[in-house]
Amino acid sequence: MADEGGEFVDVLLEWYAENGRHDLPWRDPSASPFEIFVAELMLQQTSAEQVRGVYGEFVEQYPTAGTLLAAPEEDVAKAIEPLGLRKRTAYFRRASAQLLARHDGRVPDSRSELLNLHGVGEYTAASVLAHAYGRDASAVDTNVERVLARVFGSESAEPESSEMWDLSDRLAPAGRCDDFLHALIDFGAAVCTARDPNCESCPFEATCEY
DNA sequence: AATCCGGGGCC
DNA sequence: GGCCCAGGATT
Repeated sequence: MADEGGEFVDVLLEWYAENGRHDLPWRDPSASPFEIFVAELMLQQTSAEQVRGVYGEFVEQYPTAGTLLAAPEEDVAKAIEPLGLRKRTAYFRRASAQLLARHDGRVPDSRSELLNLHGVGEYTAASVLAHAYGRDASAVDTNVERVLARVFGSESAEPESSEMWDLSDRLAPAGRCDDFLHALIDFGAAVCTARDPNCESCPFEATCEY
């Protein structure tokens, strides 16, 4: 099992190197923790291509918590209107206020402090740690959960989310959690899709439980 | 534990 | 017309 898992990681990272979405702006190494934080809030229940359409102008106008909070609320709302979920305007404003009040306007690098920000749950907190600070923090969204459940099979028909978090923790290669998570997400979005998965071009077709 | 949010893309 | 999307807040 552990051996199979190691091979899975190697093949997945190889797939990612060739087929990953390496041009997404919030994955650029120059992206600041706040810019990555902004991307994580935008990506909640929202496709990456949708976010790409508004992200660049948004972080250019609001590169910090201070600039975002100083902007008129209606301007922020209009900037993210194409993303849906209008309550995200409140997420941005309240979280920015909390960043300024508690963390001198900076994005914290601890799980507990991230969780106390409005709009940040277990997934977003772990994702920020992995992508903004290079931590080995596995973050399992519905996309990753589906991929792992299919490839490794799930004992129960309705797999416990905690099982997938543990599995992801075990699989994540030390020091490369950042790439590993992006690879899982891209693979889930391009090949192991929710409906009508592209199994014929899947490198795990031979051993996949699905 | 269940419900709600939301515009856009794709059946 | 229904389902899905880098989930989380609310009840």
